[in-house]
Parts: sequence; structure tokens; C-alpha cells
Amino acid sequence: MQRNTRQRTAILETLARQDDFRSAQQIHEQMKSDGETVGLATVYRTLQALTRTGRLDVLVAGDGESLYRQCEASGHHHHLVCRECGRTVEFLAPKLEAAMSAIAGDHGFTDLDHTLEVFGLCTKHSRTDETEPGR
Amino acid sequence: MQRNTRQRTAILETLARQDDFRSAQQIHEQMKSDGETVGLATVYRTLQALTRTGRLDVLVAGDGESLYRQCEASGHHHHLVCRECGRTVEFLAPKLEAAMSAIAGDHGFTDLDHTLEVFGLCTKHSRTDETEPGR
DNA sequence: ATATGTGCAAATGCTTTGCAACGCC
DNA sequence: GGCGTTGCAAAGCATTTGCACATAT
Repeated sequence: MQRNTRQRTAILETLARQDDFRSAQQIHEQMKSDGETVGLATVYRTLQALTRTGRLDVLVAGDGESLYRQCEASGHHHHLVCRECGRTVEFLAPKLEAAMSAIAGDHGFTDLDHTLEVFGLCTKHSRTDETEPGR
Repeated sequence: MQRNTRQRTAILETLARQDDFRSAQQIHEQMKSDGETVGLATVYRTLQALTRTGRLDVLVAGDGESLYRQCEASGHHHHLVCRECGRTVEFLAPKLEAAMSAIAGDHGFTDLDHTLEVFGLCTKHSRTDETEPGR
């Protein structure tokens, strides 16, 4: 599995040029406007495959949409994402992990797993209360 | 707004009898089998309304489905949910909040918001490595 | 050659919405 | 009586899938 097709390559290159989390659809449009011809279904399938392989990071937005981007850090980490521009900062939080484990342990839970994502406004967008149509 | 209709009451009662997180559809079915006649759309609309009012807790499952249940604690809190039985424990984690704020602040982010849910196996289901079809 | 990958369009599954009828206040 | 509510069915969305065709190895 995992052949080297034109589409797969194109998707990887597109991802390489991205810095923020993007949805499959956004990636697909991006590629389209870049002149690439790739089916939407393929984008979905490929993004999933890459995620399984660990080459991509997935983030499930509040509305359930999946956002992808290239992995920076390997291993477990979390994200701080700007609601306005999608700028993302990855961070490790060993203390948080420990605290969570402790709490879970207190309740007898094992085999833990968790989701932790922080959303906010990055420096550029703080206090920007402008009435812009937004994203 | 927020009138006292038969449907609204029925939904609240159904929720009162639930202990775990349930999807709108599950709640709808539950009611149907209880003999209640309520439209699915109404269930959705009501659950959202109740959530806005702060009377319900929402949890977005991994696949984007929204799960609801009555609020226990008021204010901000997180959940520890058993993957097997759905048993849920609410917990507060001021330290986590503080730590997250600190990290976000370090990066210049403001107007924060976050999602934090912990999944695991509760006491009853720990070590249950049985090859059962699962949920 | 042949297992994989791709494209398209149809199908899913959850959720939302338009609109006329309905019922609480 | 009037305005929030409801129901139903249609519409929306993101995502998935069936299937015939193309292609990497």
C-alpha cells in the first residue's frame, strides 16, 4: 500500500506549503486553484491514509469537521489555534497530562486517552473587534 | 422565549432519567419508545436551546456527533467518559485551566476557549480485553 | 500483470431549515 | 390573538462508498 501517485504527491506538496490546519475541502480547493486535478474523494482518502501513517495531524473542529496539517512534533502534543487565521502553535504539557492521569486514576479509570485543543485569538487578531465578515 | 410545551417537558424528563451522554437521535428514539410523540427536529432545536441556556452539557464525539446530558456541575468543567459504558464523571481542573492559560498567554493568544475531554475505561471495564464486538 | 489508487456520482448520516398548522401566555 | 413552537419533509454539509477505469510497481 501507499503508492506514489501524482495525486498523492500533489497533496503532500500542498500540505508542505501550508502552515495551518485545513479541511479536506479547503485543501482540495487550494489544489484546484493551483491547477492540480485531483478528485475530492481522493483528497479525503489520502488525508486519512496519511493520518493513519502518522504523517499528518488531525484536529476535529467544534462542528466535527476534520482539519489536517503536517506533523511538526512527533508524539503526543496539543494545539493552540487562532480562531481567526488558523495560526497554530503546538505545545507539550506534561503537567497537564500528569494532572489528568491523576484525576482519572482517582476515579478508577484506566487506558486513558484525551482530546485537548485550545482556541483563541493570536497576537495579530487579539482585540480585533472589527465587524469583518470573518472566515 | 422558552415556552412550556408538552414536548419541551418530555425532553427534559427524558434527560432527567439519563445519566450518560446521548445524541439527539438516541434521545428521540428513547422518547418514541416511551410513547412520547415528538418530532426529531424539535428534539434538535430544544436540545440546542437548553444548551444555550446552560441547562445541558454538550460533548462533541470524535465523529462530530453532539452528545447531550443534563448539567451536574454549573460553570466550566470537563468530562471523564468511559469508552465502554459511557459512564461520565465531571471534574474541575483549575490547575489545568491555569496552565493552559499560561501557555496560551506565552504565545500571545487571548480570548481563549478550549476543549478537554478524557476517555478511558471505568473501574468496571478496565482490563476487559475480551474480543467483544464492542459498543 | 495486477493489486492499488482514482474519479465521479450516488449514498450516508447528522443536523438544519422553510413553512403551515398549532398552542402557550 | 399573537408570537414562539412544532412537524414534516426537503435541503445542507462533510464525508464515504460503489464501481469502472487508470496506473504504479
